[in-house]
Amino acid sequence: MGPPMELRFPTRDELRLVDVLHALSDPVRLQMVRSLDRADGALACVELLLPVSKSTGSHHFKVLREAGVVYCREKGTRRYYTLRRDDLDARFPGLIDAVLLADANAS
Amino acid sequence: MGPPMELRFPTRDELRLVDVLHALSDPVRLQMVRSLDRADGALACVELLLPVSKSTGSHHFKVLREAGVVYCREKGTRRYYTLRRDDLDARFPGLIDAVLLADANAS
DNA sequence: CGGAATGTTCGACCAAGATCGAACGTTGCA
DNA sequence: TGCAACGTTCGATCTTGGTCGAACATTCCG
Repeated sequence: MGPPMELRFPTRDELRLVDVLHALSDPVRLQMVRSLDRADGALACVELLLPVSKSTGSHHFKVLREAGVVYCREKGTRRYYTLRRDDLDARFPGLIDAVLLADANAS
Repeated sequence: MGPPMELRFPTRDELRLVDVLHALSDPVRLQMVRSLDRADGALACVELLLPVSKSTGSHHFKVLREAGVVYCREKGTRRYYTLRRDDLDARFPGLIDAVLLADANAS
C-alpha cells in the first residue's frame, strides 16, 4: 500500500487542543470515534461502515490520525484503528469522556 | 447598529455538539472563551483585546453566539458577552470544563 | 449637532475542508 | 499468476471559513 509505517501522528505531548477539537467537530469523524470507543478492540476501516465513499473515509482517518485521536496498525491489506483514549485523557483530562458522553446523549 | 436584539442563538436544548466543538476549535475563539471565563462579569468586545481586526472579531463573536457558546447583551454602543457555562455544562456535562482546563494547561 | 466609539455587514481574497471517482500499490488466496 | 480486497493518493468540485478594509448604523457625550 502507500508509504511505510511512518504514518504521521503526534506523540502524547504533541497533542494540540485545537486540532483535537477540530478533528472531533465533524459528524462522520465523531461517528468513527464513537464506533472505535464501543469496539472491544481495534477496528479495521471496513468494519466502521462509514456513510461516505472510501476515499472520503481515508481522508477522515488521516485527520483523526494526524490530530492524534487514533492510532493505526497495518496488517496485510488492512489497517486497524484504535482510539487513543488514554493519551487524550492524559493530555486533556475529561475531554474525550465528555465528548463521548455528549455524543451518546445525542443518540 | 445592526439588526434588533434578535441575535440568533440556540436554546440549551438546541445546542449541538459538533457546532460547539467547531466553535471552540479556533485559536482566536478559544482565547475569547478563555477571557470570558476568567472575567468577573460580562465583557464588552473591546475588552477582549483580540489579535485580529474588528470585523474578524465580529465574525468570531457570531460563530460563538450561533453555536451557543456565548450570550450577548447590548448596552449603548457596546455589546457585552458572557460564556454560557451553565448551559454548556448542563447539555454536555464536563465538556467546557475540560476544554478550559486543557486550554489553561497549554498556557 | 458633530465627532468619537462601538460593532456589524459587505465584498473580496485566499485557504481549508468535505466529497467523489479513478488510479494506484500492496496483500492474500485460489 | 490473476483477481479480489483493502486503503491511499490524486485531481476536481463545491462549500466553508478566516481574514481584511471600507462602509454603515447606532449610541453617547461635549
